[in-house]
Amino acid sequence: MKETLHYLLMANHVLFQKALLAGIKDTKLTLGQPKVLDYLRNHDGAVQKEIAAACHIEPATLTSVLLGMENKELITRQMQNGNRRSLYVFLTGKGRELAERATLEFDKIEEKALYGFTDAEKEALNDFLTRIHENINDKGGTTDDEN
Amino acid sequence: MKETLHYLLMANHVLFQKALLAGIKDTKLTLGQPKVLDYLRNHDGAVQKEIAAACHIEPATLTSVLLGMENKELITRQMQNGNRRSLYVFLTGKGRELAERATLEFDKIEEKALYGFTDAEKEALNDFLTRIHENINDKGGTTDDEN
DNA sequence: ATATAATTGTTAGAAATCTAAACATTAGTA
DNA sequence: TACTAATGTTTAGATTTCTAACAATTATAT
Repeated sequence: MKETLHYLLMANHVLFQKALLAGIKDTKLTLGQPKVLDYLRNHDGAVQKEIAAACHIEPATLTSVLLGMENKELITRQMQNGNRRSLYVFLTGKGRELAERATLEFDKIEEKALYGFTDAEKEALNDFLTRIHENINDKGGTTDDEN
Repeated sequence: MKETLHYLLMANHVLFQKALLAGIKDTKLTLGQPKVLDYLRNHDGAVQKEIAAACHIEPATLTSVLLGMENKELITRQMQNGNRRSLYVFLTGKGRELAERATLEFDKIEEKALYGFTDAEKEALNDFLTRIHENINDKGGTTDDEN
């Protein structure tokens, strides 16, 4: 049966997330943490605003997620360069370990998800999803590209 | 820049959801409600277990969402056929109105999301996402360690 | 230098979500 | 019948998420 785009995006995202959590259950990482770890793994020392944008959550949400991660000693937050407004977030050793673990699991699920896909199909899929992303993101007229 | 599948699914789902909420802001519908309304629109009288599965949320979560919807008089819950274990959920007139409104908005965003897609591309996308869904959902046969 | 803007992060309060456990009802079985 | 298992929903407690308002800091303009 043919489903709507919204349904498929939602279902796939949720299933992906659940598979991830099931795969790293032993780490005690909670729902909001893996994506932050995954981002920090390649962007250690990012400021909170940047992390929130990358993880598609609000800064206010990130505040509470980081609090939990700080309590578990996965990250530290530091001021730098005399800038007392921005807080730079760094992985601890333990945090980096779990970040790599999470990334491995992300990759594993991705491989499973794309089982049977040819390289051409994978490319086409990536292209489609990127175009959708741009289409939805387009507020009309403004062509401001960040990053 | 090429993103991971997980990132694209997550980002697209979140953006889709945000676009939807922005489009129906005046209805005061909250985050968890549109998908339930959308499902009930085609499955009026479904039991809660079925709704939860279709919306990819846990039954316990649905309990609280339905409570809010009942308070707003968008749905009613009734027992039927002397079965006092299952609760059947029905849209009220007001609920049906909002359900149709939500569906219109879903369609509108979907159209925007797929702007520039040919029919063949739309079909390919649907095929891809359906296959991913099946792949992730597949618990069977493959290297299952920790069960 | 002082007032005003913009930026960054937090708090507060509500909703959605999860897991685990409890509860109530129904069905299966001895 | 009575015991047991299965089913459908709810409760309890925690995390994630949102928006709106606030606080602190930095940048800009007069």
